[in-house]
Amino acid sequence: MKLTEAKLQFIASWGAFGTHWGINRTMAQIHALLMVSADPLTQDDIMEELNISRGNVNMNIRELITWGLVDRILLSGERKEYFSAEKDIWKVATQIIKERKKRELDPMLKLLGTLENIEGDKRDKNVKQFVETIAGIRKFGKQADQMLDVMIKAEESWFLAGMMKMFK
Amino acid sequence: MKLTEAKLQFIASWGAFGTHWGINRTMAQIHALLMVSADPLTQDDIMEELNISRGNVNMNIRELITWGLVDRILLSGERKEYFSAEKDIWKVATQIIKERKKRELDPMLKLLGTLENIEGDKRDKNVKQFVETIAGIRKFGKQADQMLDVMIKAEESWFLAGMMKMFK
DNA sequence: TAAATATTTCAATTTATATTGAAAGTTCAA
DNA sequence: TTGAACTTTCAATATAAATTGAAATATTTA
Repeated sequence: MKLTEAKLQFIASWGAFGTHWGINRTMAQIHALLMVSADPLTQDDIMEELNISRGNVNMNIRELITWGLVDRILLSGERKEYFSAEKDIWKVATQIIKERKKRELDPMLKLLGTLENIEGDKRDKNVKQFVETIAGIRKFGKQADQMLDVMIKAEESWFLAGMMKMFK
Repeated sequence: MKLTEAKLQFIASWGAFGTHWGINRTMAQIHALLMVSADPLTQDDIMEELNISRGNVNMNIRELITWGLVDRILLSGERKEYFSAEKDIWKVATQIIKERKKRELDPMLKLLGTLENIEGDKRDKNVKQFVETIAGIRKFGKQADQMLDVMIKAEESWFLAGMMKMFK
């Protein structure tokens, strides 16, 4: 397989992958393109490679930047902005984890905390089931939260080395 | 807060949560409803509680069943089918992990394996970057894959206990 | 400052996804 | 069998999300 074809395939499947994770297809495709590009690209480069409009590129690039996955790069002597993606997949993963934790897990845990304290007779099986379910999810969520915190802070090597040793 | 209100809030946010994870809102809501219900429910119960159509309930329930998150229950002497959700959140999580691994991670790893072997001069920086990126993602994916396998098999207690001890 | 170049915005449109509801299919008791 | 109770299907419809592209805004350089 040639580079051009492989690149297209990678971009396409990274895009499809993204849609299963609440990330829109184009955003994931731009990310994929930038990850496999040795040099930074301009908006026009991206438009051309992916056949999408300027506005679309602009919006999704900005989103990638707020996710901390893409950097704006200014080359001296150049008028245009260039964009480049973080290529260390561990950094990519921890960045995504950090953001999603903040946006999704933390608020959910907060809500579960309030829901656990409902009024009502604990002998009512529906009250009992509700409280138990919420408590169970909350406990699980807290543990995941802690685990992810460690992961975010951990260095790639020792974390995985330790992890894998533990499970062998 | 009363049970009824808390239930509605939980269902609503579990639904919203689901949409960030590639699960459709209604499916997540039905799942939430069943998780907090002490007794199994019928399709009609679900229709009424969530104000959705029969067809919608039926399709999403079936999907939940194929995900292994909901069971069909037949009560003797009753004509109707009842549905009940797994309430142990660890089982829910491992079930979801198992399914998504099969559907998403495994195929992606397979693809990455083929993409790594592209033709072309390794001194070309674009070829080099492509191969490196793909290899990096693949390595990461394989490690995640192993970790998830362990998690799927692990019992709640020892896994988390060991995990947390390790990180303290 | 003007005008050339580049970026951002956003209403309109397209595309993708979810939902409905009525008809068809199934099951089961009488 | 029959028909009432229940489940499934799926074309039509409604809703939500992504995309376009041209106009507005911003930035640079001559």
